[in-house]
Amino acid sequence: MAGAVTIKDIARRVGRSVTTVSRALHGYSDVAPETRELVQRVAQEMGYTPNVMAQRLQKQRAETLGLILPTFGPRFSDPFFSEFVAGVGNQAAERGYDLLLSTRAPGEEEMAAYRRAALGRRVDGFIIIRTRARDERIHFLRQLGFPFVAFGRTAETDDFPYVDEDGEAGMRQIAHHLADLGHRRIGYLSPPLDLMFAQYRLEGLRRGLAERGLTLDETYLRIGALTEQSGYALALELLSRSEPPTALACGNDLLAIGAVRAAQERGLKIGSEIAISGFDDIPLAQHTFPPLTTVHQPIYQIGKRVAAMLIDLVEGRPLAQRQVLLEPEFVVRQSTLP
Amino acid sequence: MAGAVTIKDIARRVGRSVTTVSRALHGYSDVAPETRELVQRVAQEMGYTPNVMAQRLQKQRAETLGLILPTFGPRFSDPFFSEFVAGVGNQAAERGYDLLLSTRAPGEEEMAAYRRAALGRRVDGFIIIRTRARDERIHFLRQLGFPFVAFGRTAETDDFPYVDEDGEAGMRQIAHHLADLGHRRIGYLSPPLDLMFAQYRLEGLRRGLAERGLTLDETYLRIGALTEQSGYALALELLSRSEPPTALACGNDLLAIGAVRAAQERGLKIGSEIAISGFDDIPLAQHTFPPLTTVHQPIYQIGKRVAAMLIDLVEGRPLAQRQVLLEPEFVVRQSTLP
DNA sequence: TTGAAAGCGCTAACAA
DNA sequence: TTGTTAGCGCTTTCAA
Repeated sequence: MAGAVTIKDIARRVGRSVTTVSRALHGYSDVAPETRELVQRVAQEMGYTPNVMAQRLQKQRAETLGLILPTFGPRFSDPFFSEFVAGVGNQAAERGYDLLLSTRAPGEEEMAAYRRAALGRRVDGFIIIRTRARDERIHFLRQLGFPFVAFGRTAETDDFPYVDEDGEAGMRQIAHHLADLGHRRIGYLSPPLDLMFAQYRLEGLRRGLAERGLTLDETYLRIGALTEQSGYALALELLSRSEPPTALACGNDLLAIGAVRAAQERGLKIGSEIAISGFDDIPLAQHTFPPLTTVHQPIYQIGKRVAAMLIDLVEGRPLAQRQVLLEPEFVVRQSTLP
Repeated sequence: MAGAVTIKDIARRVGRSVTTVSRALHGYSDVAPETRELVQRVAQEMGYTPNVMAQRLQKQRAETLGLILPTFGPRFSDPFFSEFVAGVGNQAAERGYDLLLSTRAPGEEEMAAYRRAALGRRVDGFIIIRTRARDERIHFLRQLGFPFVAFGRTAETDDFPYVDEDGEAGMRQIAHHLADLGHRRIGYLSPPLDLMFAQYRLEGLRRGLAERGLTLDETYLRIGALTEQSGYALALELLSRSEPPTALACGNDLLAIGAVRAAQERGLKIGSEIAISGFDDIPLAQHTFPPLTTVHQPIYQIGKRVAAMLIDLVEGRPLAQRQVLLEPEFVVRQSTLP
């Protein structure tokens, strides 16, 4: 794998200087057409591909976006993630950027990874996902003045560029829907509240119920992890009460899938005997039995958008819109019936 | 974000040459202890972080592993993927490597991405996943002599380093299990057969049945996509026949999840009235109702292992084992009952 | 124990 | 239209 063709090899071959070759390759106008063609032909023939590292060192730009995926727990599987990464990756590729990916559990090591990648100029900017109420990553990058765009907001400041879906609005719609279906004992399974999106969704549930003259019975509120396992366990808990909820709203689809299993195990007919709703509309949400009522997130699009904004930022282009809040799309399926 | 501290800045500050500073920072022995300490202290104070690109240009190594994820279909979601990436990423990080990630649909553009990354020395080696029966990626890299390690095998040659699970052995166990449960009309939903793992699994089913004196009725065989949607549709098809299968083996968990929904919709009691099995043991497999009988793949471990092998390869270390075939672990749950 | 100089592959300011 | 020169930040001979 040695002996890659360099600009120097081409220069020698065509009897021109490296400068001329470089300019010819970039199609600059101040080089004789014949030279340009010759150089390009020879480059092609010799199988020349520019050494990206050299270009980047010279340009002082990594042409690389960083994405450090927070992993929760050992067996980490995020159905969102592949779709989001596809969105980010495709947009990045389209604009000539690479995507540098790491996974790190929140904490010290995670921050060290940010620090190294940023200070070592390994990446030009970061994409932050799963924002936390108090988010050290955002702290750090803001203070450093290092470019980043977040998917999600935080509780502390909103002086940074982000794309988010309006989770509060989404969950309000679910609350309305369940209330309008006649449910009064409504349980709620929430993801950990240090995740900002969980706060918005809970708040949305509260507001939505209030708007129908109801209040969330706090004893029906359970905080869990981001997993089906957690949804399963918490749902069983609620369903075992003497007065079990007739509807179970869940802060994300994974929790809902766990809840569905719990209800099925109890022999409840989901949809009619108990209503269950999710949030996110992961691909699997259509494939539970019955299919899940949920709120859709255009996750691929969000990935693309976040990446596009970050690249604009990195290249010093002004952002058309620094903060994007997307209207959620409510999707009624058969897990909540009249 | 300008004005990053360089080795030159430190040199100026401590009144030494850049050479000395470089050596001191690397802890070389041929520099005076006082100088070394001074340099290291000052570097710390000034917040020095080496410019990775410069180091890499000089070393002629990208210290980066490439992973180009084949995306099938637009709404691409692979439950495997996040876990695999976590394994690869963590191993890479541990050994000082970055992970460069792209997503590309199989085809022309995919190959172009490999070409650019390889020839532009953007990465030192590739990890290939979802190997195809005839795999152009492997062709290309082999011919170029570019380092790579595959997760999976191909039909053409096996003269390359890989890690794979013995899918044939795994599916044989499922065949035995179903046959021993008394099933005679056994349906099979297969992923596309150009994916090599699908071939092994189908072969395993055939052999396993043969070993119990049965043959796979080809009219019960359906080839689908890698999605629940596909499993759902194909299962419905088979279940609508006048003599529907009493057991439905599936080539992966996603297909099985779709099949589970189809069976539920038909009012079949899964486990007793119809047996359904998956393959992969994705996290969700425990959370269908009833939980899925399947074959486990230690996907995180495989990711780690593949990355470790690739790094050894890249660094010219001999591989302890060039081809690794893992014994599958059969997991019986409640979707297949006596 | 230290430093000068060369070079990794490329781009760009400047001069010719 | 072309070439010379310098430099991106770093490592590594080689000589002192």
